[in-house]
Amino acid sequence: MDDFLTLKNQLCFAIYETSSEFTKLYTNVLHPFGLTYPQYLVLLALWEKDGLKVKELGETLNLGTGTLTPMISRMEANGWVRKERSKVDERKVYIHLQAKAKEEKKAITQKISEELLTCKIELEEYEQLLKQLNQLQRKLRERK
Amino acid sequence: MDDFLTLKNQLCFAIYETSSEFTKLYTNVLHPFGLTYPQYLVLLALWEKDGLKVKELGETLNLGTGTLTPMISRMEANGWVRKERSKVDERKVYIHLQAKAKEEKKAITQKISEELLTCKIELEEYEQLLKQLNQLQRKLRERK
DNA sequence: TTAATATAAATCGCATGCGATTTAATCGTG
DNA sequence: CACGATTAAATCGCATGCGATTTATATTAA
Repeated sequence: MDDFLTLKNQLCFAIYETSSEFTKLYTNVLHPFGLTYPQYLVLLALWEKDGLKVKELGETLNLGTGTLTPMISRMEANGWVRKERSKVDERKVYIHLQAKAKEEKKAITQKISEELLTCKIELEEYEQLLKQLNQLQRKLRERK
Repeated sequence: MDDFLTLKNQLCFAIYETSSEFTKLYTNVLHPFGLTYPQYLVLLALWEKDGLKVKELGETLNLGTGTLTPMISRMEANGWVRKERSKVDERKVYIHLQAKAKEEKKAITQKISEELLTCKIELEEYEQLLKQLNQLQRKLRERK
């Protein structure tokens, strides 16, 4: 059972697949709200701390401007966020939640947790995975 | 510590991030070979069983033809695989490895495992994560 | 003070990933 | 046989994701 070339024994593939499954689950819930999964992650970040700069949002989500700038534009067009270029330093752009994003927060997170409940994930399982994944991430980043 | 709305406490985000880190690591290694990470997954599947149909490859990798068809075309253009439409049933298309994919197998997998070694992931950690992720995947799929 | 650097965001090109539709071929049932 | 249903792949449109470059602004050092 030490066949490390088998697809089903690849940790990278297990994570790739699980990530894809999560995306599908979240997409199911978010689609009626007119949100994508990455856009929901942006909202999660802003619900936690509104008015982040594009750069900070990028650091929080591990995304570059090549991904964020167009995504934020779409979210602005859909009324979720608002961009505001700093008067003091015009290189900086702050992203603020719009009223819609604050109003819908409860409904969105409610639907998400309902859907997650149907998966019957044990708290212990959840926390252990979270811990192990963070440890793995650290190792992936800190190599070299 | 029961703040389930915090980005860093989201299992979905931990998986999303870890998947992205893995992709970066693999991309580092694969880029010199002219391969992307999803293309490498296709090779992994075909090294295990050559001559899969597009449909079977899709089932193996959880990908639809909207993703696979253009990707396979690129891999064909780059000399990794070959498409062969079945004579018996012209709806079916078999994907075969080309010589290059067989010849480079050892070099590619060698480089990948070297890179993974630098992460110092314990065997126990690896196997436990694999098991837990498979269990989680089952739960995500089997809800409803 | 200004010229070189550095920083922040935007832009560009390319490769996924996916839902939905289309096209082509085969199957199944009357 | 024949025609509607099914199946397999291709195609389409849209939204990421990312490396690389460009643009605009601010900082710094001579």
